Amino acid sequence: MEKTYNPRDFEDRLYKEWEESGCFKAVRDDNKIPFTVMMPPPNITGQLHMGHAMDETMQDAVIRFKRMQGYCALWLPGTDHASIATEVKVVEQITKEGLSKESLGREGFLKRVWAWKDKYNTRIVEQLKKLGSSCDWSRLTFTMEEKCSRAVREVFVNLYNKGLIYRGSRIINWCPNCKTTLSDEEVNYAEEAGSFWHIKYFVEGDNETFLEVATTRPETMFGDTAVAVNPDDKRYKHLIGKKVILPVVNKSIPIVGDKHADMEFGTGVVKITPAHDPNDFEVGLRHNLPVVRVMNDDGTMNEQAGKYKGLDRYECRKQLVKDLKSGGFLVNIQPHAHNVGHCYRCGSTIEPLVSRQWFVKMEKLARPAIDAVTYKKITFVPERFAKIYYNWMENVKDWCISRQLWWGHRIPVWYCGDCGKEIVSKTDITECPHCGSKNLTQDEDVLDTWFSAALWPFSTLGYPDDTSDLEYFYPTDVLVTGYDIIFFWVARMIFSGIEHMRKVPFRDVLIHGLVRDEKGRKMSKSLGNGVDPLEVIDKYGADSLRFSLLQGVAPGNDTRYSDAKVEACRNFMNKIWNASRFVIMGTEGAKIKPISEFRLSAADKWIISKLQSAIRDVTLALNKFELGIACQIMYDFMWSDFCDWYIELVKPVLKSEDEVKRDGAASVLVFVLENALKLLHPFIPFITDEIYRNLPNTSGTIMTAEYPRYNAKLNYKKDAQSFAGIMDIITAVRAVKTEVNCPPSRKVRLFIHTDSKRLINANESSVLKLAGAKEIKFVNSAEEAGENAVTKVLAIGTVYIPMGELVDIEKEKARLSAELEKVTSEIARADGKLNNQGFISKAPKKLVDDERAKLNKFIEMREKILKQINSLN
RNA sequence: GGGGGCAUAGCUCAGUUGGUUAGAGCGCUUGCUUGACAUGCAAGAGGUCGCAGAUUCGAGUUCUGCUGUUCCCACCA
Repeated sequence: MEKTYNPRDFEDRLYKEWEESGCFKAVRDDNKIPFTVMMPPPNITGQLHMGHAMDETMQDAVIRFKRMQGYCALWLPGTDHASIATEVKVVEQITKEGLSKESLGREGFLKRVWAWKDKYNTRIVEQLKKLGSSCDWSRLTFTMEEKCSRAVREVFVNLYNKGLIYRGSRIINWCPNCKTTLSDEEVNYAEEAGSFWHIKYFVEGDNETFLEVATTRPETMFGDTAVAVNPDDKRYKHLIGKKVILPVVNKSIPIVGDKHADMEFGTGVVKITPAHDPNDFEVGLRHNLPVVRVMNDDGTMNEQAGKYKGLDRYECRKQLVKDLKSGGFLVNIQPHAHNVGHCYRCGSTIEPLVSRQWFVKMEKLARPAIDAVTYKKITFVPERFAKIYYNWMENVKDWCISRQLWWGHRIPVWYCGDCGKEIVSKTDITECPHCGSKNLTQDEDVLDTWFSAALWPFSTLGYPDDTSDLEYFYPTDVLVTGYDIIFFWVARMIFSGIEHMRKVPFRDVLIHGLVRDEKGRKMSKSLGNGVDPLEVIDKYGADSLRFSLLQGVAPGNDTRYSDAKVEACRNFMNKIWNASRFVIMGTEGAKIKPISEFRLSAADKWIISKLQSAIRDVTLALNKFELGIACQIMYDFMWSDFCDWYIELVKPVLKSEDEVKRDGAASVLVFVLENALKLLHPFIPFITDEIYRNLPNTSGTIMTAEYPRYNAKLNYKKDAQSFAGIMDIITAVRAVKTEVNCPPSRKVRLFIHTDSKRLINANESSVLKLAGAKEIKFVNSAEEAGENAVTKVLAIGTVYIPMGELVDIEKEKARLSAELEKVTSEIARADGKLNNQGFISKAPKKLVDDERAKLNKFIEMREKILKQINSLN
């Protein structure tokens, strides 16, 4: 093995080997239990960012864990065509070349998008591989490939036939820049400083009386078809039924009474513009008002705006306000902060308007989807996200699925030019089934990108065919994704899975947070604070990045990325690397045999017990998807227990003359390291496999090795506990040396008053080595240790360390007094507890016993410390 | 308007059925060319776990209220 950890030497090589060996592939095996994870398909809009890196790492960790446990583990990868997002990108690209969608035409434009897709799809796959993702590449799926398109059509037609998809004129969100509708979820609201324009609407035939209307969007005035007041409003009640004259336009519109008008808000008078406001649309329905659209698709005014026709909506507003003012209609302008909707892709201000679109009827689909979570067929991790899900699902409105875009699944509906009927079909048609006409035109629009994404858990496995894969791998086991797409995607997969497969799409939903920058800001292009995972991998290796994205992260919580964190993880990799080098080199020539063939030392039993705890706790944590905790356990075990203690303890043994002892130590070293590597493999697959291959008596890849199982027989609790006493001695001696400024290299003599002579004798060489001592003598009193000895009172006994001229009596007294104080306060605490009748009678017996033992120990220690202080006086 | 999250060491964060003397990384102090590793080793300093109550034998952990901060949903024109 190389002297320093250099991930570039082996990461790519190992990945290639894994891929070629076929161990990523999941093939139905009825002797195994399936475990399925569907990768949330990254958008082909660009390359992967840190958020993806975390998402993929979590999935990879889970799938590798399950694979090692013997499940038939399928992690199915894919990419998403991301209809609007990609289209925006490609339009940007062609605009730079002086081209446009129109100039290229539908075919030409789509050709450009496919080229884009090829480029980014390839890049994304490369990135996933660099990260170490163990997905089944033979199943790589793109949401616009034939397999998915077939599923989309099947679902569309089925929903249509059930009456759950319909076409209707309703208020939708319109992006004037992308020139398409958006679903409610695709609109982001942000508070903006706007204005309230107060405008006089004169009552017809009365030049004195007017209603003062307050509006934030005066330019929609041309579409006003009524003015509403609250029917209970004493100020205006008498005017209901009369008419007002629309200023500038000079059109007569009715005054209606409607509870929508809030008496407390503004002037209490609302202009009603059914074509451009969702609430007004409802009012319009109630009062049978005409719907007048005043804007074109690009946000300019149409012929309804009269002389303002052709102006951009905001330019029109400016001029109109000027005219209202000069006409004497404008009362005043008040500043008003209000929320304005923006397109989630291009940021343009959304225009609500009436349009004829395709919708999915949500009411019937939502109910079973709510039940699935209520009755725990699906569990959110952490649980709190179920609440967010309920809230959305219980208030969901019909889903607008048609988009005026070209990139996406085209709506499978044809309109007959002759009989006028609409035909919905799973396959392309050229002839009207009703009248035989060939005069057919397919709906121009495509489907919302989330429509196909909603089918992902089963479209990828062959739906609508009854495939063997579907039967075996569906429902999937866990979906890993961020909280930002619960509505867009998770919710829609749930109702889709239930509706079309009659089974929930997954059993657990593991939700993670966002990866933010060092300052806690969202990583974004505009801020320029994004960090490219590939660059980090190049610098530190994939394992370091992976570990940094998992360690210390709690499910559902945001986390910060920082180079410092990755560096710390790289140091951990380096630690693992070097410890392994030591094990491999240090055990060369030794006979590595099963540990059961040796008489284990106290240190051996201690580390083996620690390993058992790690196995138990890590497995438990992973089963609960607590990846951060699992990583922390392994970090501590590997660094503190294995490296700092066990390796150091075992060094003298490896140098021993006793061959059996040497072989024993070597075997334990290899045994513990091998198990630790297996436990670490799901998180840091590269380094663990590279080392595993260099260990004695291993073959093949660690990837397919069996995951360690907890073995209670190897958990030597008592031995481990008593060995902790040895560690106490070592720590105490080191501390004393530091306190009295004794160079660590200076060997000291130890006088120990203890009942555990055998234990200490058995571990003498370790104590001498690690404490930096030259001899151990057992004594029965402080006097035997001579003068100028520093005293450490420990649970295992009292240690006297002669320090000669280095000892400052006053300092030693102060030190002992400090220790006395500490022990005294502990005694007070334990005493208080044990004097509490409630504690004695209600707390578990074990706890009470432990507390009593602790108290006795502290009392004993206090006696010894007191005695020592007295002897110094 | 409704609902969450977070508030623990100087900084970034863990702490999941309530139960050892509350932890880690980074930073800080002191000392170490200890034969795997200075990307390291050893010893330390540093916390009234946001505030006020409640439940309990026992609360960082449960409940209520409050303060600060942040996010999501709704969108009164």
